[in-house]
Formats: sequence, C-alpha cells, structure tokens
Amino acid sequence: MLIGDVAKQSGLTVDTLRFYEKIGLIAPPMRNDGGRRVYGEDVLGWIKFLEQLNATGMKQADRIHYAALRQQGDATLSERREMLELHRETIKEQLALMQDTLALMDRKVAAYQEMEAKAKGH
Amino acid sequence: MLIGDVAKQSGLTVDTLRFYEKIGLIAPPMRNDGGRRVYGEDVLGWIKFLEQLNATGMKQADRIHYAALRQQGDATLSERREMLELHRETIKEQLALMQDTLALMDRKVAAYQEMEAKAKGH
DNA sequence: GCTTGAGCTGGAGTGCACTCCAGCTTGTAG
DNA sequence: CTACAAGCTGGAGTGCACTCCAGCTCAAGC
Repeated sequence: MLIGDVAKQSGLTVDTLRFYEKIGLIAPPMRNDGGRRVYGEDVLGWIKFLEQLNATGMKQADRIHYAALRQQGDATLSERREMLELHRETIKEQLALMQDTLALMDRKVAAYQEMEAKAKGH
Repeated sequence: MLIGDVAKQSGLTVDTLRFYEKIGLIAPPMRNDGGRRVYGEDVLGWIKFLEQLNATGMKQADRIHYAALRQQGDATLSERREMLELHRETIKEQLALMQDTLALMDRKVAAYQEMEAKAKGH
C-alpha cells in the first residue's frame, strides 16, 4: 500500500499521514526501491483507533505518548492500560455532559415550539 | 456585577469575556459612570449554555450566529429552534461514538490485563 | 522517450480560539 | 492623599493541528 491508498482508505490526506509520521503518531513505514512509503494493512486499524481517541477528546500529546509506548512493545502494556483507563473515565464524563445537553436541547426545542405556536395564535 | 465577578462565577477569564463580547457571543453590557462593564445576573446562565454548546462540539461561528439570533428577539425563534434541532442530531451521533469508544476501551483494558497476567505467569 | 500523476523533503502558511501586553483610567482602603 | 487592585482599549502573540507549497524524483501508459 502506498500513501495515496492509505489516504483513500483512511479518509486522512497524504499530508496528514506524513505529518502524523513526523510527530510520531504513525511508525515510519518501510520504503520501496524508489524511496516511497509502503504501508502494511494494519496501519488502517491503527489510524481508525487514533481517530476514535481523537474524536473522544484525547489530546495530540497523549496520543503521541500512547503511540510511542505501543512502538516499544509489551513492556509498556500496563502503562497503556492505565492511559486507556484514564481516558475511559473522561469519556464517561463527556457522555454524561452529552446526555445532559441532549436533554437540554429537547427542553429548549419544545419550549420554542410552544412559543412559536402561541405567537401564531394571535 | 463587574467583569471580574462574572469571571469568578463563570470560570472564564476577563480576557475571554471581553473577547466573547468582541466576537458577538455576549451582548455588550451597560457601563457605569467610570466606563466599566456592568453585567446582569442572566449573563451567567447564558455563558453556561454557551459552554455546553461548546463542550458538545458546536463551532464558534455557529455559536456566534445563535447569539446574534437571540439578540434579535422572538422573530428568530424558529431559526434558533432549527439550529438546536440540528445540534441535537450531532450530539446523538457523538453519543453513539462515545459509547462505541467506551466499549472499545473496556475491551482493550480487559485484553491488556489478561496479557499482563500471562506475562506474570512465566 | 515523453508526458502525466503520484510521491518525496523541508519549510512556510492557515484557522481557530483564545491569551497576553502596554499604557492608560478608575475606585477603594489605610 | 496615596498606593494599588481592577478595569479599559487596541493590537500583538500563542498553541494546536493541520495544510499548502516549491522544487525535486519516480513510475506507468502511449
């Protein structure tokens, strides 16, 4: 897989892929004879996971730290587990906030509808 | 209420409050004889609501648009309702993603624990 | 063998959302 | 009456996470 294929399949741009490599989010892949990046299939799963951490609010610096640990292999398992456990808690907090806000949206929408109906009544 | 009190009670900084005023998120408050901003209590509720929109991923530009509509009064009720309904849908999507990712964290943490236990076994 | 598209590097530029600063005025406490 | 904390304005600076660019090489089709 060349970088363009990864871009297409992951939804990231080639610039972003190279940028992620530069900052250590993605391990530098092998190169072919022409010096081009050749990725294994597994990078797609990793990118998807990164996106999930991203979308649930994990900071770049933490994702980079996690990526570095992952590259170091099994010796870092417990630290990675701790990071995920911490992140799990922040997700739970965000979930609660989302649910609160969703309920608030419902109340506000209902209130607005009522006010609109009354305004029409006149 | 002077700006410092609002800062303390809202958790925003005075700089952020003036910045929010500049970009139209907060209506310019009255001034006292010395030219200082005097806020009503209601600004606190409004800021809390803004923070909630913020924390659930609404973009600055949209919050500004909503704030502008709010300032225009009842004539904009239906447009505001539409915005909130749209935002409600994006919150729902984010909720689903959060729940997925939470489940993923659980699975990963469990897998890591198992691997750590096995490593210890040897 | 030449065109055209994809990839390469190093570095500059962008957009967002603040955050800080200089130099000034105002208000309160001793 | 004098510190000194808090507020004011306009504008510059920051940090994050990309995004784009110039100038080059490489690969595939006609």
